[in-house]
Amino acid sequence: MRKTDKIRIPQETIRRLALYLRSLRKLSQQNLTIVSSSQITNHLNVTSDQFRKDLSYFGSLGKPGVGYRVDELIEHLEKILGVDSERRIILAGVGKLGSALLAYPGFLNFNFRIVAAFDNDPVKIGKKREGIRIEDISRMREVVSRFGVRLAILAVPAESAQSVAEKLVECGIRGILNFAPVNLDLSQKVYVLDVDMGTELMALTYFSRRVLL
Amino acid sequence: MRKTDKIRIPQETIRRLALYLRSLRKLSQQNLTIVSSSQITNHLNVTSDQFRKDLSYFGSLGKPGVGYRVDELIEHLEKILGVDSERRIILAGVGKLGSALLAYPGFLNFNFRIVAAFDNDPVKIGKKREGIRIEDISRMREVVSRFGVRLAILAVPAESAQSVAEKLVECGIRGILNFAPVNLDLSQKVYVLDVDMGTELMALTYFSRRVLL
DNA sequence: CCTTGTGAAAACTTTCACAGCT
DNA sequence: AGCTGTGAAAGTTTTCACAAGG
Repeated sequence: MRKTDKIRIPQETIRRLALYLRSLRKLSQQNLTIVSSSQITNHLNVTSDQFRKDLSYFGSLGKPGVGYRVDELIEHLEKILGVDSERRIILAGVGKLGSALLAYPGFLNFNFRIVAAFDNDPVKIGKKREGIRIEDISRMREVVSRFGVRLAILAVPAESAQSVAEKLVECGIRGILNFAPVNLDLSQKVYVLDVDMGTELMALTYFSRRVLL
Repeated sequence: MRKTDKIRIPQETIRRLALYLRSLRKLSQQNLTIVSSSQITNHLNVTSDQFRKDLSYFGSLGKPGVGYRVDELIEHLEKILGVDSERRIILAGVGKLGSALLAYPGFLNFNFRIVAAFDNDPVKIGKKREGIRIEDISRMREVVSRFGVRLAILAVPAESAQSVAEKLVECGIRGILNFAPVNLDLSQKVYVLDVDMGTELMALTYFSRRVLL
């Protein structure tokens, strides 16, 4: 099955590709060059069948009877996900959560680099955090086009989330990782991924009680 | 359909219940007492059909031709999710992310209270952050049983995540909200929910490029 | 006439099982 | 003999459409 076919790829498949990538990096560090689907999914909550099915949407990447070349597969997955070269992102909202995200090492590991941070607090503007200058929102458009930024992390308070998100879209942002506990109402051209810790905790409460039964 | 029936409730239904709760709180603030399914899902990416189907797993909570009583439905949902009374949680790892989570206002809104924080850095132990004392891990068991804690937030570095998670389970924790980018290998009795910002960003990269096509 | 609750159909995702390559 | 790739089957979730209640 080729990329060019019009077959819909399950959304969950994409999320799992990122997990496979993490797993492959680990195997690579262990100096393994060829691995099987079960080695890759060994410490993931995914079956090797699922893994092979997921990959099959993108073509034949392994060798029957042998397995997968680690470096080759990493390259392939990075390309599919679009993280094969540096992705520049901006951060909106440099409060406690925003500051923590600025310092989060997990982003750099996957080729993401925060190139600028924005806030509306005059006290913060002009200062640096983690080596990144905090700018006024008025400079957003310029930064986005200069660095070719397509993704943003939104970490402002709930009240201002919608308006800041609109500003992001105006400036050309195409994907938003939203930490504010509100449902953003934006153009269909922008992809929004919500990370809502309150919602997660509620789901966790429910499931953790069920497991016992 | 009654709770007692052995019908499997979709996991996504549970996540959406939390969203409905958020929406209902807002409607309640607007002094609405009776609302329809479409009012509730109006600003959510969920259809009113989906909403009614989701609720149908838990019985008949609305009145045909009329709608739902806001306060009654809020109470119902809180009970289903298990957030109708205060839920005490602990935090493991008071680094930048952990500190930000300590200050996160979204938890209190939904009856979650962080009762203690743990870290292995001797410099931090004994100090207070956001009014919460940072304790040594050795005191975890005592705190968990004294406060009747069942849930934990794990915000330690990837290297120590597995061992700290095991400690949490030992102390009686039944649900873990895991911010470390590793797959935790734990007893089936513990429910783990992963919040992996790196994975999310990669998925976002993929989807935000696709939307354009 | 409006809105809920829900079977039934449709859509989607995962698991199975095995043909085929090394 | 071992492992991949993939149709087909099974399982799950969402959407549809409408009967029944206010």
